[in-house]
Amino acid sequence: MSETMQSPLHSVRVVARRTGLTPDLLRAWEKRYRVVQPVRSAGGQRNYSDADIERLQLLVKVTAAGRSIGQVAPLGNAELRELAAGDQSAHDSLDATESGNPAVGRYLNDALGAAEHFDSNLLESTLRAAALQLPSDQALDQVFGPLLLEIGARWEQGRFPPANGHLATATIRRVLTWMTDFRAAPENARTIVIGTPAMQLHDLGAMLAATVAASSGWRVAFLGASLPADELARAARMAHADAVALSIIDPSDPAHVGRELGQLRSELPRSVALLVGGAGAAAHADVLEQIGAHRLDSLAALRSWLMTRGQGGEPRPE
Amino acid sequence: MSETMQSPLHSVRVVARRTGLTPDLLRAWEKRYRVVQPVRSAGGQRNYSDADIERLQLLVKVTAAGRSIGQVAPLGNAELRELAAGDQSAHDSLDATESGNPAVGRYLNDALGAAEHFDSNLLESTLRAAALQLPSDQALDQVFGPLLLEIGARWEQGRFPPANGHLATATIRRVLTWMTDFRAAPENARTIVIGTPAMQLHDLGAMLAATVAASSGWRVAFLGASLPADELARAARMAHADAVALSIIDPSDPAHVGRELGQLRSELPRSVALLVGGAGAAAHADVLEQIGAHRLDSLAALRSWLMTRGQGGEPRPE
DNA sequence: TGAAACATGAACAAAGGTTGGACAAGCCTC
DNA sequence: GAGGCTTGTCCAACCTTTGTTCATGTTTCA
Repeated sequence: MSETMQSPLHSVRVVARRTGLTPDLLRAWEKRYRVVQPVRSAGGQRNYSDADIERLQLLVKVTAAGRSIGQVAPLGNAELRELAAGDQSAHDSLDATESGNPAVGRYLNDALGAAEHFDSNLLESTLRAAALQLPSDQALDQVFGPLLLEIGARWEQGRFPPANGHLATATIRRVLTWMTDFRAAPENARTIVIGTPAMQLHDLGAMLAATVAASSGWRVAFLGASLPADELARAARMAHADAVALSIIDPSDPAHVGRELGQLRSELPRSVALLVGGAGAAAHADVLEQIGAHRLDSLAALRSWLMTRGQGGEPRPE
Repeated sequence: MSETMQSPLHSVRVVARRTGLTPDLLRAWEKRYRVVQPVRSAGGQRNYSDADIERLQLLVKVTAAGRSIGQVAPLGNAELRELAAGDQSAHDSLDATESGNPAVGRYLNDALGAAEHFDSNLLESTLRAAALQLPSDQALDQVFGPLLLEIGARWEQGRFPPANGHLATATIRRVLTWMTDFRAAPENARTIVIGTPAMQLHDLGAMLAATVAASSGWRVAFLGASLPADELARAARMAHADAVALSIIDPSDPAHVGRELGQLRSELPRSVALLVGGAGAAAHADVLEQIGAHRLDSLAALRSWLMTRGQGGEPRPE
C-alpha cells in the first residue's frame, strides 16, 4: 500500500498507438523540441511514463487544431490544456458550403423547427416519417443532407445553440442508424469501408454515405471519424474491401489531409477504388486527380457509382 | 524466520507447469532480470517457494497482456497485481459470470473475437442476440459495459488496432441505438438530459446510460459528447428536465472538469438532480459531494436510482 | 550405477529501437 | 522568387531485447 507505486513505462510503439503519432515523429519532436524526455533503458531504448503520454496527447490536440509544434512545444501542460479547451469550442462547428438549396420540403422545415425547439421526439418522428414516406434516395439527398448543412451553417454563425446542435446531430445519427441494416447485404455483395481521414472529426457525412451504400446493396464496414491512412488501409485489407470511401468536411489543415490521401492510395491495392466526398473534398481536387481517386460531390453521385459496379463482381475467392 | 513454517519448495519442472513457462525461459528471466531468486539446494538446483510461483504467475499474466518483461520485471508484486487487474477486467467479469447464465460469457467472448477479426456483421449479430436473449439489464451490465471496458483497455495499451476499435465502437453504437426507442416513453414520464462534459470525447458510456434510462421509462434527451456547462444547463431548461446525467471517462484535466461540474450545478435549478458516472467519476468524489451531485458507479446503480423516482411525478405544468 | 532432470554459458534469430542525415513541401522574409 | 526556416517523413546501418537452442557438465534418485 505505502509502496512508492511506480507506474509502468511504455515503449515507443505503445505511445505511438496512443497518441496517433508515428515513432519517427515522436523521436523528431523529442530531438528538436525536447517535448518530453523519456527515461532510457540500460540499452538506450525510450521508456515513456504516463505523464509523458498525457503531455503528448495534449500536443497532438493542440497541433491538430492548427498551431505549429514549434510554437506550442515550450508551453507547460496547464497552458496546453487551456489552448486545447479554447480550440475545441471554437472548432465545434460543422461546415457551411454548397450553395443553399432553395427548394426545401416540409420535412426539412419541420425538422429544423423541432431542432430549434429542442424537441427531439418531434425531430425523430419527423425524420422517421421522411425516411418512410420518401424513397430513401430522396430522404437522404433532400432532407437529411440539407438539414445537416443548414444546422452546420446556423451553428457556425452562432444562430444555433450548441446544445440544440448536439441534440439534433445525436437524433439524426439515431435515425440514420435505424434506417440501415448493414447486415442485410446480399451474399455476393461487394464491400466498402467508410470513414473520415485523420483530423476530421465529424462523421455524419460518412454516416450518410454508409446509409446510401447499404441501401445500394453493398456490405458496409463503418469506421467513424478520424482514422489515419495506415489504419484505413489495414481496415480495407481485413475487410477484403472493394472500395474505400472518405468524407472530408473540415477545411483546416489541407496539407495533412492531402498527405493522408496519398499515403492511403499507395497502401491500398490497386484493385480497391478510393472515393472521396464531402464539402471539403473540392479543396483536394488536384491531389485526388493525381492519385486517381474518384471525387463524388453528391450522394446521388455516390449512389450511381455504387450501383454501376454493384454486386456484379464474380464471387470473391476465399 | 529461519526455522519457522517453511512452506514446501518446488522444482523447476513443477514451476514450469504451473506458470506455463519453459524451464529455459524461467532461468533466462532469473538471470537477466532477477525476477525471482529461488533457494538453491546443496547441489545448486533451484527450489522455488510459493511466493516465487505467485510472482511468476503475475508476470505471465502481465506479459501475456502485451507488456514486455523488461519493463515489468522491476515492479513490485502490488504493482503487478494492479496491472493484471486492469488488463484483465473483462476476463474477470467473464469469470464472474458464474453467478448466472454462462451464455453471458460467451456473448462477450464472441463479441471480442469478432472485433479482433474485424467482422462487424458477426459482432452486430452477437450483440443483437445478446440484447434479445438476455434481459436488457443483464445485456447492458454484463455484455456491453464490459466489452467497452475491455476494448478501451486494450486500445490504451496498443493491443487493439485503432481500425478495429473504430469498427467495434461504431457497431456497438448502432446496436445500442437499435435497442432503444427514445420516443416510447409514457406520457407522464420524467425527463433526463444525458451527455458528457466539455473535454470529454467519448460518448459511449453516455449512450449506455441513455439506453438504461429509456428502458427505465424515462424520456431521454441525448446530447452526445463534450458540452460545456452552460449549454448543459440550457439543455436542461429547454427540456424541462428532472435530472441531468453525465458520463466522465477521460481522467485528464480533472481541474477543468471539476470547474465545469461546479458551474453546471450552480446554473441548474435546485429541483434538477445531477447524476455522474463513468470510470473517471471517482476522481471527482470530493467535488461531487460538495456540490451535492449523485455519484453512480454502475449501470445497476443508475437504474435503481431512476426506478425509485421514476414516473411518479405529478404532471409537469406546461 | 545409470537415466532423467537440472545448471551454465554461449550463441542465435527475429522483432523492435536508435541515430544521423537527407529530403520535400509549405511557409516566411527580404 | 530566391533563399532560409519549419516540419513531417524516409532511409541505412547499427544496437537491444527476448525467447529459444545447444553443448557440456552436475545432481538426483530409483
